[in-house]
This record gives sequence, C-alpha cells and structure tokens, in this order.
Amino acid sequence: MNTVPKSQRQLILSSIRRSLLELESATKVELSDKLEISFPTISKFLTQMEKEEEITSVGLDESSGGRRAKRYTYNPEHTLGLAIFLEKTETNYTIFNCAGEVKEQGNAPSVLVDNGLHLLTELIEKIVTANPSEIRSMAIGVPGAVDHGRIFHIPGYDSFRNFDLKGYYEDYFSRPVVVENDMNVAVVGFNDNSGMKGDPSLVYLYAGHNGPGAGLMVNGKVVRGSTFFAGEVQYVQQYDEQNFGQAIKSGDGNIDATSRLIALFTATINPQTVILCNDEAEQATIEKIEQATAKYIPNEHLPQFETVIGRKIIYSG
Amino acid sequence: MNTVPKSQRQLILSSIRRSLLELESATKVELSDKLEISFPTISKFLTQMEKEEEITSVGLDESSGGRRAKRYTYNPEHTLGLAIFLEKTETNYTIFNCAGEVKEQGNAPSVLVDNGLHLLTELIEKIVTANPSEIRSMAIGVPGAVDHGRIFHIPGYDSFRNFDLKGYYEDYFSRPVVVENDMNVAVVGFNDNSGMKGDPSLVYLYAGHNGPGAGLMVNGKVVRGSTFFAGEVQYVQQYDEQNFGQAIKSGDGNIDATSRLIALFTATINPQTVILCNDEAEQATIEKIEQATAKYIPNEHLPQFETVIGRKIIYSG
DNA sequence: ATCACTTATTAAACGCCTTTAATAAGTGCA
DNA sequence: TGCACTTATTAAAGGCGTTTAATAAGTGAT
Repeated sequence: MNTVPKSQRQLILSSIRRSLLELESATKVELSDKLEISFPTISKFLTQMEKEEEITSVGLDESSGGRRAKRYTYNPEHTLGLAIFLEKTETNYTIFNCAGEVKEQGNAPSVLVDNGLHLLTELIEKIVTANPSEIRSMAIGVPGAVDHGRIFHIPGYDSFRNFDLKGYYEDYFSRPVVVENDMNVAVVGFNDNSGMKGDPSLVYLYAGHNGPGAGLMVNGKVVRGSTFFAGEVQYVQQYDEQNFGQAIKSGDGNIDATSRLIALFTATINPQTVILCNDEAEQATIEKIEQATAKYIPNEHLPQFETVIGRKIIYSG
Repeated sequence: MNTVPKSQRQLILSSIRRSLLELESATKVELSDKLEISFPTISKFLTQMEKEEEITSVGLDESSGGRRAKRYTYNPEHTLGLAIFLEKTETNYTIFNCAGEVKEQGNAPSVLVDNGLHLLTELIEKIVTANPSEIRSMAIGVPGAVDHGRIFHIPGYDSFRNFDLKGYYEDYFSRPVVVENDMNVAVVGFNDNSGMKGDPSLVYLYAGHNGPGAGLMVNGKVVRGSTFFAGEVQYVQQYDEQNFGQAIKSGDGNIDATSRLIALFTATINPQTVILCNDEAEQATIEKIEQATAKYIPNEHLPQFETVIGRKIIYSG
C-alpha cells in the first residue's frame, strides 16, 4: 500500500533513463555519482542498454588529467508511447517518442457509445500494428473518475462504468497502460514532456464544452482527491454571488475569473507552472491574465505561464 | 535528486514500523504478505527488533489448521519524539510517544531573539537529558520559510536567517531532526499521529496573531510550493472586493469566509480532512462552518472536519 | 495413539549490488 | 622515450535479501 518495493532492477533502470534524458548525455561516473549507485552496477546496466540500442555512445570526453571517459546519450526513438483521449465527439490519439516529439497524430470516431470497448480495442490494435517502431506504453484519458485504472464514474457512458480498463489492456497488450481522468493525463503528460527537474507542482486549466476543469500535480504526483473531486474548479466561490463556473459562463468576467483562479492556486499550492489550454488562449489574452493575477498576489510568487493549443499533450510511461 | 536509494535496511525497518503501528499487531506472514518482503527477511528483522524491545510478542494466534503463529505488537514507548514550536512570544514543546500520546508538555521564553540559537540549544539539551527514556527524533516548527532544513526567510529574526538548523542539530544531537514551517510541522504531525492509511491529503487551518495560515499535505507529502508560498491563504480573493485575509479581519464574515476557503480546497485538492485550529473553534462554530460549506459543494465530497486546540500537534520521525 | 495434512519457522543455495583491489588508458614533464 | 600521476574500467570478494528446500508444530480423522 505504501512503499512498493518493486523489483530493484526496474528501479535502477528507470532512474538511469530519467537521468540520461534529463542530462542529455552522461558518463558512467556522472550517473553513478548522481544516482548514488555503484559504478560497477551502472556499468553493467549501460553495457546492456547499449547492446539493445536503448543508448548510444557519442564519443569520449576531453581528458581531465587521466583516461578519457566514454559519454552516452539516450536514444529517444527506442521508446514510443501512445496517448489516447476519449471524448464525446471523437477520439484523439498521439504517438510520440520519449523526448516528447510527436511522431503521428490522428483521430477516430468517438468510442463513448454502446460496445465502445470493442471499438477502442480495434483502434488501438490498428495503431499499434501499423507502427513500424514498437509502442511500449499507452495512456488513455477518459472524461470521468478513475481509481487505479478502474473507471468508476463516467456520466452517460454506462458501457465503461466500473470497468478496469487498465488491467484489461495490460493483459491484452502486455505493456504498461495508464488510465486516468483526461485532465490528469494532460498534467502528467506535460510534466514528463517538459523534462523539469525535481518533483514540481503544476496546474493544467482547461475550458472545455462541458465546463471548466483542472488537472493538478503536486510534488510530482497527480492529485485525484479523496472523493476524486479534485480539479472541479467550477465550484470555487469567487465573487459575492458567483462561483467560477458561473463567472466563466457569463463571459465578460472571463479574464478576472481566470486570474482569480490562478491567484488562488498560487496562494494554496503555489505551483511553478500553470498551463492554460484553451483554443482562445492567444498571447494577448494570456498577458492580460498574467497582469490581472498580479493584482492579487505578490509578483515573485506568480507561476510561469504556459499555453497549449488543443490537447497535444503527451505521456511517457 | 529524484530517487533516493537510501539504505535498504532503513527502508525495510521503517516500513515494518509503519505497518505494525497501522495494523496494531501482526504476524510475520502478515507483514511479509503486506510489504512484499520475503519471510526470512521479515523474520530476521523482527527477531532483532524483539531483542531490542522495539516490539513485543503478545502470544500465539488461534490455529488456522496448522502450527500457531506468533503475534507481535509495537512498543510505543520505544520511540519518543520531541516537537518544538518557536513563536514570537514563547517556545512550546511536547514530548510524545510514537502512538501519539503526549508524555510531557511545557513552554519556555521565546528564542526568537539575539543569540537565540544558543538559548534553543540549551533548552533542547535540558529536555533531552531530563528525560529518562530516549528521545529519538525532534521536529522544530519555525515561523518562516524552510528549504531542506535551512531557514531562508524569517522576517524579523535575523539571527536564524539562512541558517541550516537541521544540519546543525543533526550533527549536534546525532539524531534525526525535522525543521519546517510551523504549519507544515502541524500537518505532518497530525497525519503521523492519526494513523491514517495510505497517503492522504489534508489541510490544516490556523488563525494566528499574524494572520491566517494553512498547512497542506497532498498525497502524504508536505506542500511547500515553488517559492515557499504555499498556504498563504490570506491572498485568496473570495468576494467582489475582499480577500480571505480582509474578510477574516472584518469579523462577522468569519464563518462564510472560512467555509468558502474549505469549499475551495475541496474543489481543488479535495482533501479527506480539514483540521481547524483556533481557540474559538467550538463545536457550535464548527457545525455552522460545515453547514455553510455545504452550500458551495455537493455534500458527498466534503472533507471530514477535525479540531485541535492550540498546537498540541505531534511529529514522529 | 498414529497418520495425513496444514501452516510456521529455520537452513542452505543463489543472485545481485557494493566495496575494495587490480588493471588499463591517458597526460605532462624530464 | 620513460616515469610519475590521474582517471576510467574491469575483476574479485563480501553482504544482504530472495528463493527453495527442510524441519518443527499443530489439527483432525481413523
């Protein structure tokens, strides 16, 4: 429940991968120092990884007085991932490499219909087999509440309710599958993609058809909430008589309401980044929002603003 | 930076301790199953812990068809902890056992003065040596911003600024020391004390002399924020023209303002518990706040309300 | 009471990471 | 070119948790 002492091998492997991506390139000694794993162990793993072309050598370092060290870099094409967003009107998917570059993008009819599971399975199979390189992980964003890969609240789409989509597809496709609320897939994706150091906090704001929503990550972990209600920001009471949901609908209060929301996040979890995801999110609007937020919060604590068009957001296992 | 592969031994030990406290009592097999650690390893550790009187056997289980299993329980007196809150007007301290029972409580003159470090050291030494049982960990709550045990922002008390209090005392007393913002010590303490399962989210609200504050824990981890601004809830804009700080000062809006704040936390991080810490927090007021909150948020998502008088909050390493 | 069966505990063999020692590869200076 | 020195890599020995096998302790039925 608490500590998951999963295979030490996997732990070492994934920490090497992470560091190698973060550092762009590294020598064995650098990795050993950074990860506090002994040199021989790092050496053994890297040798293996090089044999499998997961990493490649990019030559020798300049000598620092002694024998020159070999420098390695991660091969971003080794691990491809697939992200799928199930939406009311259509299904979006993206294939990307672990450096976050989009390799392919497309859409298909919505699978949120009767017998939708079957449709989704067919879609994924088609994508996976059509792709020359191997797709090694997948993330599925659903418009509902998810607990450990089980969809337990998805208003309107009964055929998926209470279904362990993660377990089902991990068996079916034999590779890691993430199933999350669509907002949460988005934050996780942004984070993995951005190569930020440490375990940052970030907020992903989305103004969709069915009301606004937020995806939250705090200290590097997705926040779902005790009743999976986290991120339902429309309920935040912002004015004497209006909550965020009402204010955003009324139209002209848009900028102030959004900036109040960002101020609120700053004064509570103080994230380092806020991602605005909205088709109308042009640079001019963003700047207005930034300025408006500064009215409420001391300047030095304001988050960094990022924007994303649509949902080209990426997940890497 | 990311994964801290700290000594496996410590990891196993602390997970055994946690489980034993959480389960009240357990057999070797139960621990081995729960923690996914092999039976022989659990056995070795428990034998050692029993020899050192950290755990005690409480007899044999009923047979479930074969040989009867020995059942162990944690000895709460084995590990005593000390929590110290540095305040403007005085210094509070509490000694408690790992079951959260307070063993001793007291206060001393404030050490937030010139040469305060020296005073604090003397105070701790006195407490530690005066106590018959060994105090194995300590937590210090300071009214300022703390990063990895280093106090880097503490308005008004220059003698502590930019000082690595944690490092200093860990060297000096040779035992684990936690230094945190006072709010954060409070949440961590509440959590460790409450024996909650999993990694919960909780919010600790405190209405102190120098304005309101909140301590946040999300997914079991303290939230400090990217600029250590997390929990500065007075900046939340709650009404057309007032933020929380102003509303709470104006007096009569107290209940509505507090309930709006709790609603806001529910609609963002959705914590399972909100702890109200306020001398005036009587049962009647709490109930009014609960009712007021329900106006803003669907009932089933409301957090559990807890109250604490003063700051009798506990930390256990 | 003995036997078949279940379950707890202990003992031995193995695997894997670490620590320590040894070797190889460079550099700079006489 | 050869020697002293630095640094990278490889090899050997040790520690520790796991897996597997063996043993001990109970239970219920014949």
